[in-house]
Amino acid sequence: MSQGLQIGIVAQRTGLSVDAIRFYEREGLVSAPVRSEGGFRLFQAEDIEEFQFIQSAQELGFSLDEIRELLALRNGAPKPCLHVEQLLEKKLASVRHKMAVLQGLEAKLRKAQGQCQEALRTKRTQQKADCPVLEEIVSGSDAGRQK
Amino acid sequence: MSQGLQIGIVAQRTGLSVDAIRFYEREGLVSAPVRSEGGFRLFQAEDIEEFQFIQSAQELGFSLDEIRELLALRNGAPKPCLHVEQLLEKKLASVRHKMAVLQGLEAKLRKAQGQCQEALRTKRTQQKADCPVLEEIVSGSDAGRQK
DNA sequence: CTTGACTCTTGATCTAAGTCCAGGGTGTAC
DNA sequence: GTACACCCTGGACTTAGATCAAGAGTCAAG
Repeated sequence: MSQGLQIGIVAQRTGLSVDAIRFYEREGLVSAPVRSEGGFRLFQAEDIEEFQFIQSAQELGFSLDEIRELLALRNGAPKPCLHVEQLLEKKLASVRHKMAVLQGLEAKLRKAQGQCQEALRTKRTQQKADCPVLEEIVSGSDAGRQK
Repeated sequence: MSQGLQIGIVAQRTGLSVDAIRFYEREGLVSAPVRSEGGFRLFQAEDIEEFQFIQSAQELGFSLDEIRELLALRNGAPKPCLHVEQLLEKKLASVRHKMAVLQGLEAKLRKAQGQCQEALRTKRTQQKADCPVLEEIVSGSDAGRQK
C-alpha cells in the first residue's frame, strides 16, 4: 500500500472521523481520490490540506454548502476575492445578529436570576408555585406577535 | 361551538401554527383540552396563557424539554424557585459560552475581511485564486487537533 | 341540504452534519 | 495460510422542532 494514505491515516492526521471524510466526498466537497486495486481510497498530501481547509472554514462558521463554494473559488473561479468578501460580509452580519439575540437573552436571564435569588433570600421555606420567575415569563411576554 | 376556542383561533391569538399546537400537546407540554361532540379541540383562555408561556420561555432559550419541566414546576412541584434558579444558572452559562464562541468568530471574520479589502484595494483586476483569505484559512488552521 | 372553511389523525418529510450498522472484501504480519 | 486490523457500500438513524400531505369528518351559514 504505497503511494497513498488510507482513510484511517487521514482521519488520524486531520482529527476527522472516517465517516465524515467519506461524507464530504459524497457531498461533493472534495473530489474522489484514486483507489487501490482492492478499492481502498488512497489520499495525497494535498487532500489533507483540503480537509484542513474544510475544518478551518467550519470554525469560521461556514456551512458545508458555503464551504463547497469556497473550495470552488479556491480552485479557480474568477474574481474570487470579491466573492469571498461578500460571503464574509453575510457571515459577519449573521454572527452579529446571533450575538445581539444572545445579549438580550443574557439580560433577561440575569434579571430572572436576580428575582429568583431575591425570593429565596427573603422568604425562606418556599411554598409551592410562588417562584416569581415563573410568573414573569408570562407577564413579560411579547408573545402573540405574528410570524 | 360555544364554550371553547377552536385551535385555529388559538393559533391566531398566539402566533403559533395549528400544527405546532397539536405538536405541543403530543409532546406533553400542555394537557389535552376538552373536545366538542365532533372531536374538535376546545381551548380555554388559560390555555392561551400556557402557550404564551411556552413561547416566552423559548425566547429565553429554553428547550421544549426544559419548558416541560418549567410548566410542571409552575403547576406545583415542590421548591420551584430553587429548581428554577438552577435551570437559569445552566442556561446562563451556555448563553455565555455561545457568546464567547461568536466573539472569537467575529474577530476572525473581521480579520479575513480586512485582508480581502486590502487585496481588492491594492491589486485591481484580480487574477484567479489569489484571494489571501482562501490561503489564510489553511495556513492559519489549528486543524489536526483531536476531538 | 349544500357549500366552504375548518378540523381530525396518521405518518412522512425537512434541516445539518454527520454516526452507526451489517455484511462482506482487502492488506499484511507472523 | 491464516489471523486480525482495516476498508468497502448502502442504508438506517440521530436531534429539535416542527411542517406538510392525504383522506375523512365537522360546523355554521344561506
